[in-house]
Amino acid sequence: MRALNHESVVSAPLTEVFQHIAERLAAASQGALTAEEVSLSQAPEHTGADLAFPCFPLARAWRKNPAQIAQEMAALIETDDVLGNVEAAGPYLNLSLARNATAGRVLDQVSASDGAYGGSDRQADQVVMMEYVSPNTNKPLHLGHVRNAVLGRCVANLVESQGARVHRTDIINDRGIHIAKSMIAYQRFADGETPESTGEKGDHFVGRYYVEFDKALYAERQAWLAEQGIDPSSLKDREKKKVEEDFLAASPLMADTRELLQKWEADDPEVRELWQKMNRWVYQGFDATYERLGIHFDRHYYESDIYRGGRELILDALERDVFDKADNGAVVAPLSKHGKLNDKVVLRADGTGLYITQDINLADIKFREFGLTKSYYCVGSEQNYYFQQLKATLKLLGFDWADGMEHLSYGMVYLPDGKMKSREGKVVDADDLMAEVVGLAENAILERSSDLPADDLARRAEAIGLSALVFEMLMVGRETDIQFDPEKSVAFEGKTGPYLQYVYARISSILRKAGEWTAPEQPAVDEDETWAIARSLLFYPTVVADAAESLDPSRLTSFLIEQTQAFNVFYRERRVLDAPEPQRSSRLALLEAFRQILDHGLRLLAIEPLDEM
RNA sequence: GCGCCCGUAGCUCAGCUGGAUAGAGCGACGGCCUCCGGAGCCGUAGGUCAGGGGUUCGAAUCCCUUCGGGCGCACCA
Repeated sequence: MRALNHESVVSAPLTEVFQHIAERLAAASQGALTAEEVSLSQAPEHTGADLAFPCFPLARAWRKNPAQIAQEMAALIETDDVLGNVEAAGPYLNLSLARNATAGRVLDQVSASDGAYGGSDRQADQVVMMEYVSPNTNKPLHLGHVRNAVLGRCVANLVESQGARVHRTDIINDRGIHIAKSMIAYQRFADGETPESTGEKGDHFVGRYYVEFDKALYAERQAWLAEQGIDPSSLKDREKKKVEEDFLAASPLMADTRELLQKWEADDPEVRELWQKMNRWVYQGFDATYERLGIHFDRHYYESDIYRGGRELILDALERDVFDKADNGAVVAPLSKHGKLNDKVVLRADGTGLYITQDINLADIKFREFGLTKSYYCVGSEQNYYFQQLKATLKLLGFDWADGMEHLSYGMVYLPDGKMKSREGKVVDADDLMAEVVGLAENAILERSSDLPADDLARRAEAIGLSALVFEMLMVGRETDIQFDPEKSVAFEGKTGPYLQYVYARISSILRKAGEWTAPEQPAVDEDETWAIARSLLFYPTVVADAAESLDPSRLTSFLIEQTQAFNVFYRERRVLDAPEPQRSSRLALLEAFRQILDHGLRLLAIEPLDEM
């Protein structure tokens, strides 16, 4: 957990608890510190304390060594029903909260919050857009898209939990040379077949033609290289790039593809019809994948609708001399003149649009349409540089709102033999993967209970399998690359989604069996294992706020794992249903509240809590 | 060549903006159900935090440098 200070702490009762302690410490510091300056860290496990105040920063003002300061401060601070104990330990002041009183305050707050405990209104003044997934319409979704979708959704949920108004959108890249490739391949090789005739899912059907195109291009490249007498293995990287450019310029297949794209831009009816037909197939496939993953959008944008507006914006800027014209006629944003980024071509020499052409327009449309204060782009880290260029280009155009754009960058997904490459068919397909993990979950359930009705089995397998997949994507830091081994697939044991679901189910089971009970006036939570649960409740909202502000769900996933681990220790050491009063009702009340934050946290991650599994 | 990122246990990763004895999951080995759900729990083994220098009371964390890897660098998306 992050250091606590007056800014990072969120939600009662932690805000009051912190304020109280900060004032005590400030007073004891004898003017060296104000309450606002107090920063507390988590006390290490072995100390048995909850929070720690390092005395090093006071050494200068006090002209004493930190250990001595700790001693003297400890003597100055009186304990009460918030701060239960203060102890000097070397240069640290270890602070223990008053357990029963604190637990009472937390439980009151959780029940008063009516299911909303964990949220806050810190970002209530924000109107944000989360643009995520944003696939190309020429191939099915793969594991990389799954990471994108799961991350974008979770960050949107997190920000929303802090009171922001959130618009979830998808920009569909339905225009460009990649689409033309699938279309060319379809024209040449399809012989009239359709997803209906082959029984394939639409996106997989179209994706197959994209791969076909690449095969044909590969054959052409081999022939050309042989003809030119070039041995590609003898080339250095830079030379390779040049040779590839030369080849693409010479390739008849590419010439046809470019011609098709120009016809498309010229609204050729035949080309447009094929384009619409193929896109429809793809969308049907995408919808099925999104549905199963539980991804929803408030709004779709289509690149084909907005790239023309982008061209107008660019030509206008060219007239105002904001942009330059290259020798061959391409329009260039002169970023190097204004900063350290390289210049960026924003319109091709032949006048056709690039990806950035529509991105410029879309950004403008989004900010105007929704009055955004923030616009998040959930896009892989390989586009970090592009994104800087986009932002700088918009600033050049005079769009001050570009400051509100933020690249929600995330690490790449690697397979054991390297990066996924969809052109080579070297991908983990999203639909296959979901089917795989759900199947594994089904086996795991059957091992435990074989007499489940078929529809219950299917529902649980879906929830458990997807939770494992989703959690795996969110457990690692956002910027960390993921090494994905399809052989090992995803796990159900250890730090996993099902581990969290299992704790939820265990608690639910206890609460089901508890019958009628009433919450105690003052809970009894003196034992370490029981207090650990109360403490989870106390810190939870601050962790959620931190995850939302850092746009990193792994802050939340690792907290939930730590706290459920603590629950499992409690579960082994302490009994609930046959405990004497007041322990029984105290523990029941804690478990009920703990289940509530677990439910809250799982929903932020978009994992379904299960009463039974 | 230039820019950005990374290198922590056999493997996969945490380590939260410099703090106490560097942690977890998996794998290995050994234990724990007459007891609220064993998808669980406990224990053992395993680390020169890539190497070197520096700043600091204090460095896995900051700076420099070497080595190793990834990504990117105007008409792909």
